[in-house]
Amino acid sequence: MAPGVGIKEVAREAGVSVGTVSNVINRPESVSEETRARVLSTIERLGYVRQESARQLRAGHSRIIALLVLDMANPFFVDVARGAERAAREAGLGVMVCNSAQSPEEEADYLGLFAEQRVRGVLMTPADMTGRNLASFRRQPIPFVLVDRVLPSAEGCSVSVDDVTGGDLAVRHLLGLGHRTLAYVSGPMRLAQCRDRREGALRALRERGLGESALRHVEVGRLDVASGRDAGARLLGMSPRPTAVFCANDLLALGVLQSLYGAGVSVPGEVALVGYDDIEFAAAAAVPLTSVRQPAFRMGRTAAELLMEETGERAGDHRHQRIVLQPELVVRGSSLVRSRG
Amino acid sequence: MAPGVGIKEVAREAGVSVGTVSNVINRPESVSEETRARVLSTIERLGYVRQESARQLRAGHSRIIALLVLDMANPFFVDVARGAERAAREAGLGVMVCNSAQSPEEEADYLGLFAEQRVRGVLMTPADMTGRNLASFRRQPIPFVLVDRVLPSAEGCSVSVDDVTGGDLAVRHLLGLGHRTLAYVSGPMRLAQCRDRREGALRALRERGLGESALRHVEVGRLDVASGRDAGARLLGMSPRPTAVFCANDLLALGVLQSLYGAGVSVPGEVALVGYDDIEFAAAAAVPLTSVRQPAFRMGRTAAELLMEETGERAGDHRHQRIVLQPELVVRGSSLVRSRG
DNA sequence: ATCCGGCATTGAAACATTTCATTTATTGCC
DNA sequence: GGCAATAAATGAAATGTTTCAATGCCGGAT
Repeated sequence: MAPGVGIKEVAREAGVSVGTVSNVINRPESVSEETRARVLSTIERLGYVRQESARQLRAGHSRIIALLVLDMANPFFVDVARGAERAAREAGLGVMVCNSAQSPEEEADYLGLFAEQRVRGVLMTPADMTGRNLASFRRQPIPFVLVDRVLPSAEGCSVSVDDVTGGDLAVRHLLGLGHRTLAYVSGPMRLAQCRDRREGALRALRERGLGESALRHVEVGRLDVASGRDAGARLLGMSPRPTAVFCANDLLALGVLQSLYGAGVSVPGEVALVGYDDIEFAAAAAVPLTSVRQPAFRMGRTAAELLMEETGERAGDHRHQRIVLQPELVVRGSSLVRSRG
Repeated sequence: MAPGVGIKEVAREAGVSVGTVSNVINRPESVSEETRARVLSTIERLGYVRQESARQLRAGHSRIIALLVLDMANPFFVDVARGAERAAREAGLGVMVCNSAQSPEEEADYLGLFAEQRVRGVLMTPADMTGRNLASFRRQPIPFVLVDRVLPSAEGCSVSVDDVTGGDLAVRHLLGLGHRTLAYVSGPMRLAQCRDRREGALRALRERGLGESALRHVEVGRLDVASGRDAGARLLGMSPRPTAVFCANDLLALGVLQSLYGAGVSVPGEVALVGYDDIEFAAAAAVPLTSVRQPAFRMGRTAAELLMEETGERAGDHRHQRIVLQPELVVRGSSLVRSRG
């Protein structure tokens, strides 16, 4: 390692003061053209690279925003990340994407890391239902925005999607197709998402004069494909077998689809299927999946913008906001029209 | 922002010197039990959080390793990231995952960022075929490991998978099933991956006394599902239509599958299909996809370990290594047995 | 000749930590 | 009681940058 080619060496070599070198880098317009050229060429020649840690030490905070997601393997969060990244880069900030993998402990670790790093802000989808991690993080003077969750106490920004409406859309669609025996494949009901989507589903049923009994409940432990396969097996064993299935996310739906297909049950012929999230693979399935599209990219982007608004120059006039985006039903092959009942 | 609750305030409040506080944090064993307890409780009470930038300034490098991948939307890289993360966390390091999205410019930007951050090391799958970005980055005293690529000049570590063998495995399997009219759906041939997998495919053909003509070549611009659909459309138009298709990755294969399925062509009945990578969604497709499994998680993990070896205490006796992992064929429904030809 | 204003440049302070050579206290030993 | 050895604690230096009040310089106005 060429140990120290710092601003000082550059200054000495170019025959100017360190202050001038700093100015060349940070406010080039305040330096005479000639000096600027000389300094720049020296920087180039010496291969000087600014040391961010020193700058940061002085500034008090870094130029990075952290994004802590629940599951990097879920394309939904990848889209969120891309949205956040886009917004951040436009503002000259970096994004550090981390994965709590739904573990409150990992989440706590990462939040600690972020605090030590004095990141500019944090975007997160909390894994810790008790809110303890979040509460303890709030002692830090680091702004944060909740993604895909609303803050109970309304004491911070959040961007989420209206899950009740999403559930309503899905089930309304299935009812419109004539189905009367439905099932809801859910993840853990302690997740607000799963509860809200069911709530929406029930709302749609009520509107048609149907009760809770028309919606069989299948609950699995995780929101992934393997759990979807389990759910599929359970659906196959039901009698009467539901003719329409609404899944709390696309991964579950893909698992269900696979199970049904493997058992020779035709989709959408015998069972209509609707997922949630509209991840890329939903459209890519052999039977393209009808799904409730979440504006994931936009959510990430909006969250980052909200954060930067809070961080930015005129942070004084920032009011915490609760932004709720609307989902949208995307109808594809897995729920084709059938005679109305 | 509580402006400065630093080590100094803690020291004053606990009635010790700053050095002692630092010792409590970094070498607790060198401090008397009583003092340690007092300092720790003061830290707790004041909510002191170490400022990483200052520590880093002194240390000269950060405690983060950077991972720069080609495509965050590809589950393959997500697995690589998880592997790297695992290894890094075991060593108490953080991982910053960044996405060059195959853009040499973005790649250059990120490498610049990493240099300024003095990250502990960089794991990357280069997007820049000219090698210019890499060459200029090598001026930095930051160790790096190439992932899924080998370094032409052998002047650094790399972890890759034997793609020739992978292609061989796939086509050998198809030939064994009796197929004689094959197609290779490839991404851009400037990618070593695509070239090598084809090379392996040809090797398998040669061994059976078949020539290049038995392998129709379908090349598309990107390695994603949409391109796979295009490829599928082109396959459908061929005559004679290939009875077996080997795709350069699973995303392409899923696209092809969807195209074929949409056209009413049965898989594996009329066309046998083999993908590459064995991403989770390959197994989750309605017709589970036969695929060449890449040890993605292990690759990420190994790369991180290699990096830490180079960074670590006894970095002196570190020799650059070129590790080549072996792929493995996973046979599933998309290529079922059929009569031997 | 003197003063003024504006511009370019300077140099030292400040940021929060770690490290290490010293200092101070404690214990055991003769 | 004095001395050496050990343990614990100290405090100042060093890290690389940014910022800002102060300085120097030059041309033009008085």
